[in-house]
Amino acid sequence: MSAFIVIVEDEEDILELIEYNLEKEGFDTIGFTSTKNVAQLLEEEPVDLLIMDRNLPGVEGSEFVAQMRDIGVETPVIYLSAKNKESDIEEGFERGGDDYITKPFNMKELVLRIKAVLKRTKKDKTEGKVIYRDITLDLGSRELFIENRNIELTKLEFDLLHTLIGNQNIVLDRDYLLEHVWGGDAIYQDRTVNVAINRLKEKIDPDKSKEYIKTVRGVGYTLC
Amino acid sequence: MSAFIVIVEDEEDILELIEYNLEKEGFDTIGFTSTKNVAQLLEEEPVDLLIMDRNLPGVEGSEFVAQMRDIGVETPVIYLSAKNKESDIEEGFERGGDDYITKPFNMKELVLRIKAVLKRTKKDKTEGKVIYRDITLDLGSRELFIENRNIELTKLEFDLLHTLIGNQNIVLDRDYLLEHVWGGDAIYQDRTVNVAINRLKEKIDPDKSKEYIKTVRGVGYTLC
DNA sequence: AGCCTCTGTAACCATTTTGTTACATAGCCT
DNA sequence: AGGCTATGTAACAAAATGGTTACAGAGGCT
Repeated sequence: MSAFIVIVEDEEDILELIEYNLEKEGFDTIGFTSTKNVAQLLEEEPVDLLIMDRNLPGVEGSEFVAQMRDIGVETPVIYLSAKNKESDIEEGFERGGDDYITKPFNMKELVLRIKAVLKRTKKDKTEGKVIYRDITLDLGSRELFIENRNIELTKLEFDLLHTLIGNQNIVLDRDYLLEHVWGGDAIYQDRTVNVAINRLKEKIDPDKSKEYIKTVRGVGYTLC
Repeated sequence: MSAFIVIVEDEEDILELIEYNLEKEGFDTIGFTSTKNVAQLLEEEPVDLLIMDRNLPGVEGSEFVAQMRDIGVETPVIYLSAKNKESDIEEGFERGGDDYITKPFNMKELVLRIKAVLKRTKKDKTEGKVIYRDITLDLGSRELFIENRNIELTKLEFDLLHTLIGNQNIVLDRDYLLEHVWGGDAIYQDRTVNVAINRLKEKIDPDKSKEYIKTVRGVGYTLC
């Protein structure tokens, strides 16, 4: 299980310790000694977990998270805190934090908590369904239903349809699709997208009567 | 996501480090140790991002960017700075910079910031709607609506109409259109614009009653 | 290993889009 | 009005683009 974890902790040695241990576990981490610049990162990148010191100089860590929640950032949070009074813990949870760990803590415990939170949120993310017209994509079981008929899709086809539905009414160009469906560093030809799209089209609309996927000549594809 | 990135940093080893890492990420980079020659490049080439040291000997980095903005260069900027006093950061943003990163920084963070800025500026370009009289251009779905009727446009026609609407009340000459719609380095005849404009006119106003696009004899075309 | 599925690539073809050219028309000047 | 130039129009050719198919390699499963 790889994940991108942001750590905010003003004591540099603790920050480094945490980063060292998490990277050893195979996580991608990025550390900050203040909340500065963190908000933007959370807004713009898919961060899997935020580890946040409650006792930062200046802004309260939980206050910061509350602001994030207000603008719609749902990144799960594990709070670090030297405090361990009951009231503080409750306050932390109240504001939408997902877990709470008091200093001093050992690394084993932190890693366990992290894995637990990630597992929980991963489930949340992949539960539920995406619907477009008479297409239903079950993200949990990764099944596709069209007019309640189950249609088998390969992983690639599923991911492709998923991002198309997730961006309906927006024309996605081949570069975007290559990056998001195939993966950021993959080097493929854009004709690859072409073929993949048409294999998907064939599966979801064999007699070409529905026109789910529209090709926008010179640009890309869209679900509209 | 490939992009053309210009880096201005007087310390050569840092410059090389940045270039090395960005090229590893698949970006095209060009480095300068002073602002000399950078202005010209920004004016003449479509640069996606400028990474600018604030602490250059001689001209202040942000001063340079301010001058660029004055002559209409909108390239997004990420500032590098050893300073981290609050006032400096605010000043950097005030002058139109898009992001700010303080030394020492790790490459991972820089790359993340870069991707975030690129995504943001790309999104700005491809999101939302442009409206002129009863014409609505949806940049996401690349659809044209006139009086709520959907009219199909080819890529070229769409881009052409987009830049016309984006510069309404300004007469655009053929050279400008060739450069911005067809692309900077392409060599076409200016009659090409002519024909393209008229094909567009035909589509958006078949019975020639609306006069959306006005031809300015001897100069070019405008939407007024 | 053998078989199967999935997927990237290349080749081919049909279609659309676009550049160019030639000619007609319209605007502007004397 | 006549003549000149710029622009519109239509037809054609070239180029770009995407669909389709076939094939081969990769990976998984028995």
